[in-house]
Amino acid sequence: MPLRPISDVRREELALAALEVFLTSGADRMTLERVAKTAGTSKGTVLHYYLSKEALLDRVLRDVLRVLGREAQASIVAQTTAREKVNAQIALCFRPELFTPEYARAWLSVIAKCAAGNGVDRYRRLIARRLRSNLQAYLRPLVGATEARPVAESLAALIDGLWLRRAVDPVGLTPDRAKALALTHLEESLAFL
Amino acid sequence: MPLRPISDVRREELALAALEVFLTSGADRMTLERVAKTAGTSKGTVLHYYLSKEALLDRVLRDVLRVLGREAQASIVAQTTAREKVNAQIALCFRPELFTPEYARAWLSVIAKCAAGNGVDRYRRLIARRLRSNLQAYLRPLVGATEARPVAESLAALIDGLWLRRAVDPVGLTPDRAKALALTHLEESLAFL
DNA sequence: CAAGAAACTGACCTATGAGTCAATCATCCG
DNA sequence: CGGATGATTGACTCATAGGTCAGTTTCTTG
Repeated sequence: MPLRPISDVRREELALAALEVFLTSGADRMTLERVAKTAGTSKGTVLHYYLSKEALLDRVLRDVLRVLGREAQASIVAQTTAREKVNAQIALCFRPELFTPEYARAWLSVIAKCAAGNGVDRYRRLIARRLRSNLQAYLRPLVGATEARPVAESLAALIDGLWLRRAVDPVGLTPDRAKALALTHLEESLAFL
Repeated sequence: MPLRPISDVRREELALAALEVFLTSGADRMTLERVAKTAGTSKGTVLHYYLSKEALLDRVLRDVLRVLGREAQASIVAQTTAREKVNAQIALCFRPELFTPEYARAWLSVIAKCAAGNGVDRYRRLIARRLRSNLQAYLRPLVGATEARPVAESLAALIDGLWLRRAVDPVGLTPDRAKALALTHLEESLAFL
């Protein structure tokens, strides 16, 4: 088998370093200098492998989304009933290793960036839409076609709001509590119809 | 009566210009240069009246919060029943002239700023806490002392999430629809107990 | 009116951060 | 071996943005 080209190795190492910086500093403060330092190299090298900071951020976000997508697929497809699928999706959003202040802050920094208009929109849309449309799909058998959309919309907004709070107040909201709030909301929505 | 000192007049004019820039550009892009230009003066003058950009932003946020606080007081105190008070609080959050993409983006930029650690924390806490604790107070007679907190927490998070969505997707969510979603959530929470 | 205080300005300084580039250094292949 | 290709670097430019400052104008007041 052919040895992996150095360029690929480097690109991956740099992406990893960038991810680390991104998670601790957010999208704005993820400077090329810091990424270089974290990777133990120079800014020039970073720009040698990624044409611009945007390209690097792109790669980082793509990686994160890919991983999340895979995990979602794995843990949701395993469920049989629609209700279990919704539950699994919610549980996924609040897994303790994901629902951390660092992740939340990083996520918020991306949202803010794209709300401000600086590129990167696709990712937010991707996350938000996928979350909502997944929920909507799982909810349809439970609440009917007409009610699925508003219920999913509300639940997705609640989840976003809880993430936002997590970003700003690292101690006031545990993963368990956040998950409980989301599940209660779901419960109530289902009971109400 | 004494004429108003020029310094006060200027400070207010500059605060007004700063508010305009803040609402259209967000906290980060509210540069001293732009504020000066908007006010029709020079950067030096801005810094003559406000010791730093942070001081200026401080003033802007303080003004906004004061106005919002006054409006809240006025429109909520007028209500008699607890349920009406909650409704009024929700209506206030989604008033069409407030729940605009511009406001939402500006608000998001502040949240992101303080999540990132750059000063200004007090304001987020102020907004978030006041909203939640107001809701909690109005809800206590409706759902009891033990349930008031989680219900308020959930509703506040939902409202935050809807604002967030408003910031990112200017067309997908009208004020009416957002308000309806929040009211439905409240309805369901009350019905469920 | 004159002098001091306040308003006001623009030139300057500094820091940060993205991106460029020519010059090295390593490696691989003919 | 020896050139070509690619990796790597650090010094450079450019732009932004906050903040400083000395000097000028304008106002106020004795």
